[in-house]
Amino acid sequence: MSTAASPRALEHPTRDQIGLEGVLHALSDAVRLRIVRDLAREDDALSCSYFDLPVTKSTTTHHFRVLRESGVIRQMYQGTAKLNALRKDDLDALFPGLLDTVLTAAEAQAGRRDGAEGV
Amino acid sequence: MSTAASPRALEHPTRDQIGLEGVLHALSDAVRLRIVRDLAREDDALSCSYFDLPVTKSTTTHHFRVLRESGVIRQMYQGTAKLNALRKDDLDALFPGLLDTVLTAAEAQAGRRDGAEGV
DNA sequence: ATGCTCGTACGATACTCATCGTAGTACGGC
DNA sequence: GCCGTACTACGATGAGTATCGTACGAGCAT
Repeated sequence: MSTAASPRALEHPTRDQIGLEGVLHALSDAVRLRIVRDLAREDDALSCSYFDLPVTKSTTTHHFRVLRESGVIRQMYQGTAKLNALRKDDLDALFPGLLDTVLTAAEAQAGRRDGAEGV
Repeated sequence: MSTAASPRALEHPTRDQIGLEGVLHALSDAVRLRIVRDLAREDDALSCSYFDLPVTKSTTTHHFRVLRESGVIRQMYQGTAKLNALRKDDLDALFPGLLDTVLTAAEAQAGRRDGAEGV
């Protein structure tokens, strides 16, 4: 084995290292907001490849990293796939209602946009 | 001379031009979050000079502009002063509960920090 | 082992942004 | 008219970031 210690450890902030500004910044990007919405809708850990994002794989990796380092999601390897899950418990403990409110707001905005253009 | 019509008009987005990503981005900066907290606490329009921010006036102007252009605050001139007010009605209509939840989260985080370091 | 798929690392690039200093404009008071 | 106060505009700068392409590493299936 070797490969120097645990080859695929992922850095996550502890609960008390999560900052509001960082979370808001992580959520202020359209691509990342969409990832979080999907994650919340499925309410389960999803692999990166589940998402059909309008960016390349490199950029996808980048966005997942921002989400992880800000404390919004938790990532763990499972074979070749990497599973992503919302840290809903931590976020709810730190900022009660924030995640739900943002998600509701995102849905509302998506609805407005559909309604405005569509049909 | 003249000063051409209304000399000091300020551009504001209309309610339906306000986007969630922009609002979250505006709130994801510590200086701006503090401005918004003060504005919410006073529940009144405040002049720029009311705030004692750890940045220069140029930078302050910049932050107020970001807040205005994202739709978080409304600004209007009153003599030489410029008054700033939260667009709470618009934000509540678009994203119900968002502003309150973020403000509560900000207070909670500030409380945690005070409690952690200080006496 | 060979190859396939999933995801990472690295380098490059172009853009945004937070910050500042200086110079300027608008308004109100003297 | 003149000056001070309040804020803005402009230019510069350094840091961050969103994006990509290419090359690599880890695990699974055959």
